[in-house]
Amino acid sequence: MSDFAKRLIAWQKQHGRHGLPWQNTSDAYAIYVSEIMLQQSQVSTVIGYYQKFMQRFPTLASLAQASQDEVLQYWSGLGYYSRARNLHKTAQRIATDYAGIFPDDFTVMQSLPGIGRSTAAAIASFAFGQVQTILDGNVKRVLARHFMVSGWTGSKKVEQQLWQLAESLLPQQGMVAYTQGLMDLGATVCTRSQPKCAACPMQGSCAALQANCVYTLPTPKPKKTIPQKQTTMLVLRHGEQIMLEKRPSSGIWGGLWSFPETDAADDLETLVQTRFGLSASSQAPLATISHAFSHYKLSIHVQPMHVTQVPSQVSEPQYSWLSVEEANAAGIPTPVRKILQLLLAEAQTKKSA
DNA sequence: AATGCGTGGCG
DNA sequence: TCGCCAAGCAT
Repeated sequence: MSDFAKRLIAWQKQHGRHGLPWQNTSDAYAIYVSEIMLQQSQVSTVIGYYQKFMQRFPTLASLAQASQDEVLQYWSGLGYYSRARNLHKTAQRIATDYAGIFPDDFTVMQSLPGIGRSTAAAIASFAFGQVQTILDGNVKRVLARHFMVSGWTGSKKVEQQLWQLAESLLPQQGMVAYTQGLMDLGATVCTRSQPKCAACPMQGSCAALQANCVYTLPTPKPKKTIPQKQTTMLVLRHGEQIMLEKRPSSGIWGGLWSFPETDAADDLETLVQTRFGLSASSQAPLATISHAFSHYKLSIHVQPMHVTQVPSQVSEPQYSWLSVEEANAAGIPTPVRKILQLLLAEAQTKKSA
């Protein structure tokens, strides 16, 4: 066993994390759900979502049988919603193609929607004790420092080096502690800022520490200017109800419920009449909400409209008239939730006036 | 292979 | 306030 692995395993057992909700189980499904939620999301954010999700969907079968709408309700606010859609799709595929048993084959796992090499390795090692390496942001940072690998770790070339390094370090025994240790070390010791090198089990062999360049590694991602976009969300109100529409299954907020959008500011009445067959009149703009994505910034102008007449016999499935409370319980993106809060606050103000 | 895909916390 | 990025994957 490599010295690296030996020290890491010993360190993990004594100083690593052991009480996270998805630890101390060998249920592949429970581990799988956690790994998907933890893709690009931090542990502290995931914990609450994970507990509610597992309470509602405790088994693979229960998830497979649920509607996509309900799965997205439980994912609402967590972001990267393709993870939820793929989670649901994979549960259904395992139910039909693999007799409901989570596959233990590393290659088969990677053929399932939403499971890539690193996630497959995490499941394979945690659930089945297999010798496969993960390579997430934590591991990239640990390896880039320990072996002084320069260059942005997201580039194909550097990433390939890191995969090879990670593989070369694998132990043949103790994979659960080893895999957890890789992540724990990056998350609690070899952190991006203010790493605790004095407490690191690898301080004797870390090349970056010896060369005094821990702070320059890993090489930061090349910057790009992110575009600023605008949209207007139409809050169509009829009595106590508002209208949401289901977004297309691909693209931003895919499959979630949201307010209808337009980029045209003028003649909203005609637009609403044409697009939805609704007679409505614009009210005073409610607010402008700033929302930052990873790849662009969005200013959302919130435009309430008073609907005087709703067609009696429309009920197309992509539209839904809901109370604010009902909307708040649906699979909605974060800015929509913020707008619903504004509407509730407005109603409260009116009540007390 | 570079880009699209969310959100929240932190310095 | 703002840039950075977190248990990545799909295309």
